[in-house]
Amino acid sequence: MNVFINLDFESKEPIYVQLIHQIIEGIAKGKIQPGEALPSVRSLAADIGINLHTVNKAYQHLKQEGFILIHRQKGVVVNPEGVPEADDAYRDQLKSKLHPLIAESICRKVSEQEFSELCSQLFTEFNEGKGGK
Amino acid sequence: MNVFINLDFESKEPIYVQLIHQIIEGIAKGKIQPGEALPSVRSLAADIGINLHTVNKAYQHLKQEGFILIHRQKGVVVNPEGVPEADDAYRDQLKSKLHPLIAESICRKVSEQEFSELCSQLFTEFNEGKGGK
DNA sequence: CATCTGTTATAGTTATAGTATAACAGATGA
DNA sequence: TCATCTGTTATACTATAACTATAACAGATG
Repeated sequence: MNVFINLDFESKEPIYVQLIHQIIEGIAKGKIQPGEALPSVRSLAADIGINLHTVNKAYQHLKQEGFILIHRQKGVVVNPEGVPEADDAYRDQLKSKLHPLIAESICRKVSEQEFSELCSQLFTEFNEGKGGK
Repeated sequence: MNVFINLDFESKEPIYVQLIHQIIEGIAKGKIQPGEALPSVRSLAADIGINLHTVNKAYQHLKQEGFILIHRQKGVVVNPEGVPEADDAYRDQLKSKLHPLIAESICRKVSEQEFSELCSQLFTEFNEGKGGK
């Protein structure tokens, strides 16, 4: 039941953010199914070799975004209802994150087509995971 | 010659990062042309109401990425040769930035088409700026 | 020679990230 | 009943990043 978490302690990206991303990717690829349990804050922290609070910080964020449910005594579970679908707030947020990426791409003469193909590659990569497992 | 810089001091995004993004966007939209001069670290800092070192940090980063040239006594200029075109390193970096965005989008049932259209909107938005000004 | 440029150095504050313990409260299973 | 698991909360400490505040230096310009 051990988790596919790969952290880069040298990265400038905070550990708890990496954790959030890895878990979201796990859900996106279907490696973790809705309703499935995640390790407790203590066991995951011990497995990875980090502090309990760092894991808790990531879990709290995922909970607030609707990715997981936390039962006080039972533990952590991927939202059985599935992740809340995109709303306008999410789209705005997504847009503001894409904004600087596309600005720089334009400066570097990346065409809209090439950019789109790159996104397509990533989408395919995630969906292959779903079929495979 | 005053610059279209809009900073959000409440944002969790560091000021110098916002500065970097705004200048890159200015170049992407053609508001600042290659060869054109940018304000000195001191004057820009004074205009915005921030410290000289914060501006310098942003300029240094833009210099290292090839967006601007810095002549020790003349000042700062948008790279007359144009911004270095995308290479493999840049594409890898771009991919790793898109990765978590697409993962979350998949979880939230954003289709590849919708995602692609969103990118297309942003591309168009930047290129409109070029025709207009 | 005063004034502009970027650059460098030093120092201080504030906030965030991460760790280290400890304790609490509710549920579970022996 | 009791040890053990769960998440939660509190406190404290270290390290680093972000930002500010001065000050000074070196080279070019008018």
